[in-house]
Amino acid sequence: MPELPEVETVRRGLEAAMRGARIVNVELRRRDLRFPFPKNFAARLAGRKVGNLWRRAKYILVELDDGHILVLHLGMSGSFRIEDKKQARTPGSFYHAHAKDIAHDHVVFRLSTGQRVIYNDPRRFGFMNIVETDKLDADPLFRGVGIEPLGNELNGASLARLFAGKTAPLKTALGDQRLIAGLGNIYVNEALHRAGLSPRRAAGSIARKDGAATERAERLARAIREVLEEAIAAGGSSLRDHRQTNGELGYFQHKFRVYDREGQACPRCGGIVRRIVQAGRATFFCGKCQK
DNA sequence: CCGCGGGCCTGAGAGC
DNA sequence: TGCTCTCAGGCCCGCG
Repeated sequence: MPELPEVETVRRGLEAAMRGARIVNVELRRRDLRFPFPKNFAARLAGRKVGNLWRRAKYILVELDDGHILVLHLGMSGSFRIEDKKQARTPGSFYHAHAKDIAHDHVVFRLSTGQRVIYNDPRRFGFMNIVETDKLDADPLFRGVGIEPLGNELNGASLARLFAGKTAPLKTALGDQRLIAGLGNIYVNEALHRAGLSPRRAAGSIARKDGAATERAERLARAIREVLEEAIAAGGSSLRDHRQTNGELGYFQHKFRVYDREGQACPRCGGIVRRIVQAGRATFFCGKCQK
């Protein structure tokens, strides 16, 4: 499901339900997702009060009142939904409409508010962990994660510095989590189109020889920020699995200009959107106006 | 170090 | 209808 806008949408939904609440208990319906749950996972969460919720890259961070952080990753198909028992029994509710999917409800957090926060993940590429708050940045999960694309660190200059000298295609470099955290296949394609840059161009070609920013780097930085902000405002993109925590769909997928639009007209120049494969992933772009 | 391909899972959709 | 094949928003690992 998730790239940065979808994860951010989920974070906001979880924050509304969890912040200030206490975790009464946690039911694990499997011993693993992508990885085994850490030892005593449920017991370590029971009784904890939830503080702030943050996002780093595509991870959701849940602050606990014992100096630890619950780390959540949605993988490709993870989602959370929040419900109380009344909702669960209401015909027409998300729970009812997708009853067959409850086979993939793997974790249930019961909160002091009476609500339940349920993690569903058919493909089980997601995972959860508990780390010490003080050691978060040093944790293997976060050591070496790149800059936040919505923070102040992303601009033409930083983009040029990160990409200078790289021979990898621009598309591949943009999706490299060690450089920029949180961009995935959809928004990389969309940002490149908005910036009018070819995904096949060498990443280093948006930097000057001395590593300074070119006009292309400035354009790309603006495009990344713009597409992410618009997508978050739209509640993310709903392709297969993504829903907001209240069960509602995001609708940014209707705003895609190239992603999954092979053979259709480029909304900017009328050229035909092409599909190629780079580093094993589909790339969509307009060969006419992306240079 | 760098870039690429394969693998992890299940389900949806296309094509026959 | 049902089978088979391909592909999917992420990420890790190993290879050359």
